[in-house]
This record gives sequence, structure tokens and C-alpha cells, in this order.
Amino acid sequence: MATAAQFHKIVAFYDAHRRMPSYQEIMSLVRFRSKDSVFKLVNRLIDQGRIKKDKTGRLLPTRYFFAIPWLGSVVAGYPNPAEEELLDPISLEEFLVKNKESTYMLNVTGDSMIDAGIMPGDIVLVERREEAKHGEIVVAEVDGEWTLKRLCKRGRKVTLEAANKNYPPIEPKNELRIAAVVCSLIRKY
Amino acid sequence: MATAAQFHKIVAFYDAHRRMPSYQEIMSLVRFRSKDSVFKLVNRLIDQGRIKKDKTGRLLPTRYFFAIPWLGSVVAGYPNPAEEELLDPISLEEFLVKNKESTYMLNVTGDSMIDAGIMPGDIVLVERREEAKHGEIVVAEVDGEWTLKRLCKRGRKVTLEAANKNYPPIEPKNELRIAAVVCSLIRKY
DNA sequence: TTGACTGGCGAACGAACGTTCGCTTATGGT
DNA sequence: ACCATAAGCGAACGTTCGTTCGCCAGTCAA
Repeated sequence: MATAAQFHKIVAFYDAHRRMPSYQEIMSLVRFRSKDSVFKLVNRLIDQGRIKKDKTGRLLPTRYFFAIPWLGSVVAGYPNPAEEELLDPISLEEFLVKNKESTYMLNVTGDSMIDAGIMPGDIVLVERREEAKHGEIVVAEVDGEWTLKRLCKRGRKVTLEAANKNYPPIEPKNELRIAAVVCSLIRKY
Repeated sequence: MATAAQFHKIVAFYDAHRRMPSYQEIMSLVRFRSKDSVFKLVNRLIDQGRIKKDKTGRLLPTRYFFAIPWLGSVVAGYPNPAEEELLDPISLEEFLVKNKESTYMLNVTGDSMIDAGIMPGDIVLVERREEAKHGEIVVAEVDGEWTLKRLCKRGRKVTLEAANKNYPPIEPKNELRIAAVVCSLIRKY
């Protein structure tokens, strides 16, 4: 269908201007000479679910505007580059950030969690909250500093364990204050 | 400054509607009774760099709309929650995706790269290209399947090395086709 | 060949847009 | 107490918005 190329131009406009184009702007994007042609094109795109309209008629982007195509698995299969959009398209924000209000980024230094695949220089996305379950990786306050460890609850005993055999578990003397819970990890190469 | 709370409401509107509010909409958001008051408020926000306007007067979001606050380092210091916005605010997309056209997501299965901190179930963001430098982690085509390995160039000899001592290096018999280069890693807990 | 359907064109509609004006009220420094 | 400045109000401006209309050229099935 030819609407795919036209849709691409709209997405490109959105990426460049960080807003949806007006009907006039789409008109020159896809080289129409009538706004009504655009109107009908937009309705087709809405039927396909690629664009949305709010109740005042303004155009809104959908997930397709933010999506990074998902190719599949890297060991198991041999993805066909022709059919890129197999899995649900999803934006990184949507994928990683559940509660925008309480999510923060944190640089990781030190190698105490290296056996859990968290290396120095990595970035963790954390959600600020004070409760965590057994096994979750948390940011805890110990001796006035923040430290990244795995929370272990055994009966009434709570310890902080590193994922590195060179670091002994921490058994908090007084109270244990949890500052945040790690919800995802990011690494740039 | 009181504009901070008002700015927050505008960001909230943007998050909810995926577009910038009109002056009228800001009017009711911040409970003004005149569009001119909004006009002046917006100009203040523009002076602060928190909002932008294109040449037609439409409002545009800035990095502040997408940013996840950066708290600092998790081991070294003790970040003050009061001053959250110390480092440059940045959006995940902006941070991780350089070339939107050629970036794809890929599921990782298998533990062959576990010593490089890439675990089964992780997701890698890759850029499709056929050239890679020594030491980069690449998606390569071997025997009709895709595999994730570190590229090693020693003189004219090119091998694919796993980051796991249980896996021997791969020495390609014929040609070595690189499908993509890993540029970042994502893990969800 | 006919008739239903689709897609693009050009013109027009009211509504909403960003902007500007003159005026009033609050605020802050001297 | 004074004046300068800033912030909010209400009304108006020209422009652009999304929408709708009638019309015409293709397409495809009956």
C-alpha cells in the first residue's frame, strides 16, 4: 500500500519537529494539492491505527512513532529483515519507565554486582520506594552512603548481598533504609 | 519560583495527551483567566529554556519534557534528593538511539556473553552495518544463524570470541558476515 | 456499458489559534 | 511615599486550523 511511504514522511516530520504536522503541512509533505485529500489519507491512517485524533481534531502520534523495530532473538532464529515489525512496536520510555514521577537514573561504580551482570559504568533506572521483596536489587543507605546490593530476606533476618564473592554480605546493625529499587539496567557501548 | 509548578502541569498535559497544550488549555491548567497571562508565562518559560516555539508560534517540548532525573553515582556519593536535576536531563531515546533508521531491538538468548555482562533475557539495541572495529560486540551470521559475539581482529585474522570460557572462539572458514553492531544493552527486572 | 466506489482537487465554513493592546493590581527598591 | 517593574485581566486582531461540500477522473465488478 502506498500509504506506508506517506506515513513515513509524517513520522519523519514528527521526529524533526517534535509535533504532528498540520493538514497543510502534510499536504506539501506528500505533495497533494488539496487539504481534503490529506483529510481522507489521515482517516485511512486512523483506520490502520497508525495515527490518532483527539476530540478537537488535532492529530496525535501512536506507538508507531516511537517504536524501535524488534527483530527477534539473536541466537535462536534468523530474522527476516523484510518483515521487521513482527513483534509489537514499543518505545523505550513506555517499555522501561512505569512511574515517571518516581523513576531516576543512577550511575553504577564499583564491581560488587558484577556476577549479576551489573558492571561499573552501567546505568540503572530505579524507582524510589522503601519496600522491596526478597531478591530484588536495591539502593540502600549504609553508613551514610548509598550502595547497590541484592536484598535477602531469610525469616526475620535481612541482609544485603553483593554479587561478587570478594564482597561479604552486609548485616545492618541498626535499621536498614532502602532508598530505591532497581527496575532496569542500561549500558552504552 | 512559582513557574516550576506551572511548568509541571504543562509537562503532565504533554505526557497525558502526547502533544503540547494550546494557550487556552494552559489557561485552564494554571487557572488563569486571560490568554495574555499565558502568553507571558510561556515567554518566561522560553527564557528559562524549558519550552520552545517554532516560527509559526506553536509550542514545542524540550529535553525537560522527556528527561529522567539523574541522581548521580550509587556507590561513590550520597546524592541530595532536594537537588535532583544536577546533571543534564536527557531522554532515553536521545541517549540510546543515535540513528533511528538503522536501530533495532534484539532479544538475547544463551549465556555465551555472560562474562561481558550480557545475560540471557537481556535486550540489545543494535545498529545495522557491516563494518565493526576490534573489540566491538557484533551480531554475525554463522552457518545461517545469527550469533552474538565479540569481534577480534588480530592482524589479518578475524575471529568471533564468546565471553564465556565454555565456548571456544569461532574462526570462520569462508567469509564473515556482520549483520549489526551492538550499541547498547537493556535489562528489565 | 453500466454503476458503485475510491482518491484527488478547489473552494468555502466556523472555530480555535497565537498575538497584541490598553488597563488594573501587586510587588519591590529607594 | 514614591515610582518602576512585573503579572494578570478582558477584548480584539488576522491567520490557520480541521472539516465539509460538490465535482471529476480513474478502477473494478457485474
